Amino acid sequence: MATLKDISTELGLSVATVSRALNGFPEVGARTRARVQEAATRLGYRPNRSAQRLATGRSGVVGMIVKLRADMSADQTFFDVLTTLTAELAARDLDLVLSVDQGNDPVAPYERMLERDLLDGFVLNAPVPNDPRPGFLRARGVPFVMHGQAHAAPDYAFFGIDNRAVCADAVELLASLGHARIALINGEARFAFAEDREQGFRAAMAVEGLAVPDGFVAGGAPTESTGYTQALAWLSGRAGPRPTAILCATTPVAQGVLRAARDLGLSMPGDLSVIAHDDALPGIRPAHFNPALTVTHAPLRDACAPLAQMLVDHLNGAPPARLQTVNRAGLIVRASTGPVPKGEERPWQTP
Amino acid sequence: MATLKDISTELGLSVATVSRALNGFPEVGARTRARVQEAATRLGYRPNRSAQRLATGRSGVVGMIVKLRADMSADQTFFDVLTTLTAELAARDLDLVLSVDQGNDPVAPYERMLERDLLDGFVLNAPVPNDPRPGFLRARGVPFVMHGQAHAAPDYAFFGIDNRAVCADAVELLASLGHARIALINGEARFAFAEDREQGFRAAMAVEGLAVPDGFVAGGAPTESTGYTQALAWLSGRAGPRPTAILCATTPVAQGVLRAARDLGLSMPGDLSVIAHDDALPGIRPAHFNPALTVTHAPLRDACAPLAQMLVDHLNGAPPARLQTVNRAGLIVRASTGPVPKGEERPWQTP
DNA sequence: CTGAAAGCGCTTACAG
DNA sequence: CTGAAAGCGCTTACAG
Repeated sequence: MATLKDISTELGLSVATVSRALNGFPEVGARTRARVQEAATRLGYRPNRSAQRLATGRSGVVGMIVKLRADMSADQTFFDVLTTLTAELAARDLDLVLSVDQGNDPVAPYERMLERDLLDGFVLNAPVPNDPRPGFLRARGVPFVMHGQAHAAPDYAFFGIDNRAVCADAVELLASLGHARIALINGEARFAFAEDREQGFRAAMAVEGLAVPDGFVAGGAPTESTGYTQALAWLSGRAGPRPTAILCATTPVAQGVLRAARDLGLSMPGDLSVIAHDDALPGIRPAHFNPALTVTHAPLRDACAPLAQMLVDHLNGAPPARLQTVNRAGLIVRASTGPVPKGEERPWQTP
Repeated sequence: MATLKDISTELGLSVATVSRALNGFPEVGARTRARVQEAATRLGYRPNRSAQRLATGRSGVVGMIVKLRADMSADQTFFDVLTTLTAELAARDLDLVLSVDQGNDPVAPYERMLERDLLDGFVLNAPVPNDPRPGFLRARGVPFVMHGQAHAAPDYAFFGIDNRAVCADAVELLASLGHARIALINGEARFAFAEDREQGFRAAMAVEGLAVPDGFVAGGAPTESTGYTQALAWLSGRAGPRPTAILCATTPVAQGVLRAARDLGLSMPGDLSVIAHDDALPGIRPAHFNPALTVTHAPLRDACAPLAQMLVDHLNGAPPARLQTVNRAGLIVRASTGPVPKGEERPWQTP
């Protein structure tokens, strides 16, 4: 394995200059830098991470703690994010180490991991409302970035999407099609994103002058069977009014809703409109659902590169409150949404 | 952060002696070692991994490459193994870095990872028959351990279970209950474990003097829907003979089989016996299935500690051919297996 | 724009 | 049984 010294003797330069040239220091002359780079590739130089880390005082390791849940495997999102995030961090010379937690204390596993490993920082996932982790880590001076947003005006680094707008956009579309009885199958209530979406849903309904009957906001694991069970309950009409449109937290949930509607002989979008938020998970093609699914669209893995870069910037001294991005999901209208059935129009459109 | 030097000045010893005491070198006196250990805990000493790695010439990082498959998320095994393995490696001061591969070349991603990262070794998962990876890595002198077994008499380190015995034990149990028409829903044919199980199945059937009709060995993703669909095809009787017993590759597959049997109004084990291999995944309780499921039982995650230890031993110079373990799955008989239905007995038991 | 030198925190022959 | 010393391969003030 070639070292800086190999390059420096090869070129008759000092290791200091070689190091500076390779690390893009501005004071190095253009010709010198070119010679160094040529020699580095020719000799197959790769920096020794351990030496870099020892010299800079960084460990090059960031942690992520995963809460073990029974339905973990049903949650396709975790794997997608994990693998993309690993790659994005690796591209920035950071290793991601995982730790699995089974307990109820939200911060104890972070404490343990800090005691056990030398860490440069954390990636926080699955934020909950008023998440205690940011306060805990800040008190200890440990850098972190959050995937999602757990507080109204965070002073920490995070990347998320506008979850209120996700539901508001969906409601607006459906209301413009005349729908009045719109129901929501949300994510699990304990997560911050689900709270935001419910607020966005209720606010948008209010703006449209539409009521949200009791029971029209449900929640659950983001699975096909959640969608099937809930849709069957609503659409069979046994329990109060039937929605003419259903918003789904994920595309698997929508798959369940579509199956329930088909089982009941409903046509879509004739009898029922369906819309879902689409995380763009690998292997799921909402455009090929039957009918093709209207979605709000925001690939989960698009968060990974920004998160990795924010963490690097944070480690390099950027103030975390500057490292905040909120993306807006796109709206893709397909065949699963259409005009409200005759006779079911929103109040002021009925005669 | 306390360093070796802090301890040495504290005790008036040299850093060399402190290092030896902490690393368990035999030549250190018992009293000295005790004093060093006391001071280390008192000062909260934790070794600097980067310095250790630089001094020893090891990176402390091992790689694992994950093939991205569309049905990945349906495969509950990956997450279970990943998290346990990470923990077991961390306990031995090794970081696991993941790389996701989407291509078809089985060794190219290893080549790329070796070029990009300084790695001490690899963990190989999902072995296929005649897997080319061991040969590739050995030619490059890269240490590795395999989870599973891809060759008949491997000269490399691996941990697996006796997959032939898994099916043989199941067949033996069913044959002893009088079953003659036994079918197998195997794992995906491309994996080595599935090949081994099919061989074990056919060999055991031959030993019992039982025929395996065409179509009685099926395979597929380890999901509930695989089990449901296949069982429905067999049990509806539309396609040739009906099995009186079904072996399932996993417990989710068995769930599908049980559902199909219930949908057809079959009683279990009266009309149908079901047995599965149980990887003991979190959140799945075959003892609580209806009926309680008879299984061969071998927790997948039990492989992780041995794999981590083998890799460490290998890195420390142990000959890999000595680092081989094959566990035998246990047999747990519950309510889903019983005597063959009257009139369906194996040939020499019929009048 | 470049170099000589110190230092990051360990490990490990070599001596005694 | 213990210590002095060199070395792992980088980075980065400090000088010029």
